[in-house]
Amino acid sequence: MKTAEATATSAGEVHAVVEVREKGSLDRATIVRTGLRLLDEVGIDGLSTRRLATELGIKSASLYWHFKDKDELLNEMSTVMLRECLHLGNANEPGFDALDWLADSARAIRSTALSRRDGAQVMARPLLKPPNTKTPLDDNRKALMRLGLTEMEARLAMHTIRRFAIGAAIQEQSSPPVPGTCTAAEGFEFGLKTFMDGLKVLIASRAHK
Amino acid sequence: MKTAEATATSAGEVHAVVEVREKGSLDRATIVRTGLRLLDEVGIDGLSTRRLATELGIKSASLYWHFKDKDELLNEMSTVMLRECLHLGNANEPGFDALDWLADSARAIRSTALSRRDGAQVMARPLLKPPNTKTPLDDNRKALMRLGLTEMEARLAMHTIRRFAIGAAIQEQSSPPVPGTCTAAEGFEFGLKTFMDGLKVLIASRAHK
DNA sequence: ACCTGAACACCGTTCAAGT
DNA sequence: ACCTGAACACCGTTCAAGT
Repeated sequence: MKTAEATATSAGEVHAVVEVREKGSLDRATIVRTGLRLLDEVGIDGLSTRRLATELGIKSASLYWHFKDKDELLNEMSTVMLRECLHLGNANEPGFDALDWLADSARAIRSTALSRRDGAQVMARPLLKPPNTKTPLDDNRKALMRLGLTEMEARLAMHTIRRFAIGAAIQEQSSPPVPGTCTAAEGFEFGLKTFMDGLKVLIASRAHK
Repeated sequence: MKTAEATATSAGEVHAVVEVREKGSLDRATIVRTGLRLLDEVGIDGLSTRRLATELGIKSASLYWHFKDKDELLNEMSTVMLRECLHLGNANEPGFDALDWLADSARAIRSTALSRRDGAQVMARPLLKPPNTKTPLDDNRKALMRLGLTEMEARLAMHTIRRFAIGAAIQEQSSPPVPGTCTAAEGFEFGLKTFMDGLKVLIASRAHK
């Protein structure tokens, strides 16, 4: 006796649980969310507009009413993933340490990227223009500036950290673990610590000026 | 009077200068070289097996005699690009400075990646198993160890530098220049210097142990 | 050993047309 | 406003068959 894993409707097709929805109820957020779920199942190469449309219960042509093209969709997925890993603590909290926050945000970016199949490749894409994530990032940048960094240095430090974390995750997801070396996580921590040490050198040089 | 840019044969098709070659003369190296040239013309999305085959004057099916699949071809292109930027100076030379060499190799990786269209995306791919580049890299790692680093730390430093350079180049090639910030090259130098400063901190801590 | 012909099972995107 | 049908111009890959 076969126990079907499928849903209520008895017949036919096994995989691809199709979403049921009424006419006007499909928006960009739903498409992006479904895209991210599908990414985990099929990977970046399997994530076609046709497959995604099937998953959403529509035809692929319909996607082009919501998005200009596939690139725009992927960029929005990238933006959502970055937003996912910014719930980290705000500069206004009591025991806030800007350097700890910076290192932790690097770890969060890496693990968010690693949390889904080909996640790093998605996060390496450009972000959409207006991330409303502006506010917490602004606060944290100011916290870095209070340590003695210029505005541009603070901006660059955050930028570099993000770049390093995504670069590391890309390599981890695309290459087999390098033989004769430690684990990927340890390698990441080495790079992160070294960068943070360099940043402390810069801060120290600002302090006694 | 039209001045045709085409080659000797008078007629027909304008673009795609097809290579002329006798039967057994096509090898992996030629295919990879042509692939890299074509990459500059059409970008990673335009680089199809069919287009490449046309460029080589063969049918796309023939590529599968030389390579298992497109992935293997792209990985070999990645390996060749990395090899391109390792003619930098060897640890056996007179005025050799291991830290300078490390920073310079980061710059070389970045500029090699930026030197061709979508080059960073290609370099982010896994390398093929046996790069004969082993020898110069080994010497340079030993030079780092002479400064006080353990073998693993030296390996990790080289690894991190490569990761950072490729990560930076990927972002530069896929995102528009960030507004309100300095140039990409300046941003890269900031990250590089900070990392190198951190490395010097580590070396100093080893020195008085 | 090296290459082709022809097919298989797909793609992203457009656009007139439907509701 | 939102979606479909149908087409256009492509893909990567396989495999029997040619030389």
